[in-house]
Amino acid sequence: MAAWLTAEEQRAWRRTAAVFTLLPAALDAQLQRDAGLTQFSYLVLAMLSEEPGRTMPMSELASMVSSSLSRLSHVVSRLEKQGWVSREPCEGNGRVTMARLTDAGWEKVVATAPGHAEEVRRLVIDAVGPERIADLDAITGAILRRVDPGGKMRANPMSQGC
Amino acid sequence: MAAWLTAEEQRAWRRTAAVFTLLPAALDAQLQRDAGLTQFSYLVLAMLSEEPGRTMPMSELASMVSSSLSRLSHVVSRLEKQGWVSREPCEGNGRVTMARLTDAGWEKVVATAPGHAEEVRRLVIDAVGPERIADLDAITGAILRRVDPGGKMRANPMSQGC
DNA sequence: CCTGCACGGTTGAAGCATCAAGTGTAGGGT
DNA sequence: ACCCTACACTTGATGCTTCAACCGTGCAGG
Repeated sequence: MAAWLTAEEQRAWRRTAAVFTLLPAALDAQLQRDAGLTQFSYLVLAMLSEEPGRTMPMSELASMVSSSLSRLSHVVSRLEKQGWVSREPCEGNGRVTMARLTDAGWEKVVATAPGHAEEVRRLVIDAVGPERIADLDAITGAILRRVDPGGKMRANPMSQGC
Repeated sequence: MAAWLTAEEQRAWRRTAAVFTLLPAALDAQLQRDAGLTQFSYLVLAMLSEEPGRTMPMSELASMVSSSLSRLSHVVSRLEKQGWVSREPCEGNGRVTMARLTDAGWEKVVATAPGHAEEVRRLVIDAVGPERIADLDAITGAILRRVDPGGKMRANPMSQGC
């Protein structure tokens, strides 16, 4: 029988839970309004934009954005229809397909990033304040280690070739 | 032109974003597995269970779980179909409808709560550690004030009658 | 070889969230 | 009395997510 939550713990958890519903909604709203993108689809574009060559295997991309391959596949299909991403087979490895950020996709990211970053700063970074950023980092790191014991901070398994 | 994110800020935000995708997924998975409930539908049941009389106007319930009335209405329809909640008109105020937790719903909450609380403790409370709970509370409070300036901690507008 | 099996990826159906539009009630003005 | 707006919902369509099933490729063992 697990120990129950104390009053202080309960209060902290209630607030935390509220943040977990309201903050994603707020960020999604900003992206939807200004760019017609989901937080998730933006993240996909952003990840590709940071990769040298702006291209990555689907499965690697999936793990970078912490999603199932299925979800990513659907989203990439939509992004492809909008002309921001293209799929191409990987030579020398018939079963991986690469997602590539098109020029139009790059433009989209460039146009969208500043507004989104500003919103993140306003709602999170500045709200927390410079003296507590380290606390935020420590807390989220601690939670991450429980939620994702494998570690999202893994060394990358050197994507050979492609 | 908003100031860009520093390296430390960026690192903290990346981790935070990861937590915001993985933690809800983990909590949802536990509830789905053990009770066949969404985090959101569980929250609805839990809120009703804490109310004296186990009943509340839809709109008040909606604001307690930070959702639109539309979303709540759909969810309550499903919960009603499962026999855990019932809708009834409010006498003396023809336009509010009350959501009531049925006995079966109460049983459901009683059966589900301990497992869920245990998971919250495991993934969040214990991960953060007792000496940092206050930090968690402060940080989430600060973010909440930006995201929801109206304040989720409002004094309740005295639900007259019903 | 070639059989089996795991991996990478796609697809379709079902469930849940969101949005826009609709219903009916309450209350205020004239 | 009458309208007109605001409120408290509900409903239906649309879109995204999840789940299960599927296809083709590579690879290891017999």
